[in-house]
Amino acid sequence: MERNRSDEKSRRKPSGAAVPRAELTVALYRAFFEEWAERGFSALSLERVAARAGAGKAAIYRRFSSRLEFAEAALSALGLGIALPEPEGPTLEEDVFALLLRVRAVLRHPLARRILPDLHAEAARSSEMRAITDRLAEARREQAESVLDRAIRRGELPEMIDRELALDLLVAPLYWRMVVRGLTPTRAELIMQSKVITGGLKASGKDVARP
Amino acid sequence: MERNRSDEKSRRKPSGAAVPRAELTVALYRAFFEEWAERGFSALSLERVAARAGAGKAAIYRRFSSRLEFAEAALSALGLGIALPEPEGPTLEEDVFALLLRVRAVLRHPLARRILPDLHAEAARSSEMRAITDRLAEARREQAESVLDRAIRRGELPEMIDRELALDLLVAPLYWRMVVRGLTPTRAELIMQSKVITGGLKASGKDVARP
DNA sequence: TATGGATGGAACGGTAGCGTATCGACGACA
DNA sequence: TGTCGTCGATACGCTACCGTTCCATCCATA
Repeated sequence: MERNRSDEKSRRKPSGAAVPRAELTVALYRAFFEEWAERGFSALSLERVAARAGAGKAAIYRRFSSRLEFAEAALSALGLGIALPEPEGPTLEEDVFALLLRVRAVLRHPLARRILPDLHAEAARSSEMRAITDRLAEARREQAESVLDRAIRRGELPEMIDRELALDLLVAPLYWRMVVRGLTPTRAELIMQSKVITGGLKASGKDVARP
Repeated sequence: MERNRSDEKSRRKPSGAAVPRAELTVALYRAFFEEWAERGFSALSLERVAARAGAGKAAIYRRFSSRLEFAEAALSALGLGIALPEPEGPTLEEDVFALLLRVRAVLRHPLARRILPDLHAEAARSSEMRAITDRLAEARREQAESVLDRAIRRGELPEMIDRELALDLLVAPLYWRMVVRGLTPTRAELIMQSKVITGGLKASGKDVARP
């Protein structure tokens, strides 16, 4: 309602030194993630973030009205880079392997490894953060879905497969090993994992009756 | 070195009102977990914990020298209850199902669901916390190992199975769904999951050559 | 029954972060 | 070329928590 004051005064578009410096915004994102990884979201201090980015607090409060908004902006700025175009594979197992490779690449970042569990913890506490993570999960989920779709089209998987379960199965073991247990699997281990996951997916088809 | 002052003065064993009240200790543990779930470990305030337990801060500082020691004591006091005697099952799939049921029971507690990811996040940051979680993981791990051992003894699984991967596969999907995604699977869904996991485990045996 | 001795609660100074307000700097627009 | 309007850093009052100190309480022991 307060939006357009052009009735009273003719405002002119911000220009010159009055336009936010994009480079500083990026530096703030970076500092935010580093602080997040070091201290955790709930103990995150905006004052420290500003200091680390070489800026004052005002630079933050001008851009974002709350810590959550800050987090959301930083995450979605990061999210753009993650949505890679998807490669294609000849078999399900190789598609799974390719997917695992990409996930491993993300989880290799020390920051990601520390931030993700903290992010989930925060999501369990606040519904706002839950909404943010849900949007992120959606994007990643689509990548996994396409792997399933192609396998079904090829006839490697039945159509009536339990998609929820299948999607869980695709990423959960790797997430568990890297984020929860803190280990980085080798390429050979990823191949083994692809084999096992593929086996599990195919086994889920035979669910109707058993002698 | 400072231990025995009996040389100088004849000390007498603490008694009467000078012995710590066990009930208060328990109340402190409880309050600690509740605060942990609400605020997160890194933002946890001992002052709030004390207040919630209806005690003063001194009650905490007398018992524990640091926040980590407090956490460790609380966790291990809780850990005793978790190490249930293991049931036996006729087939691998049913053993897996029984295991999943027990895991679900734990992850159903709203506190556990909030605390676990926070615990892992903290473990990624501090080596001391990592040591604590490693000990907890060990206990839980043994339960899963026995499931594998029995399956191998029965001939349902090959001896040369990749144990690391198998152990990951047993709990990761359920952890993912409940803790990360925040959903509670039904009994039927757990059965499906057991089937898929069993299929994956059996598929991991055929790793040598393929036509 | 008198008392030893640690207990538990309250008070204290010190630190850190919050969110706001103030003020000089600065550069594209008119 | 002057001006407008936001930028960004500093300063401020406020709140919350830390870790310690102090003191009255209280019950099994001797």
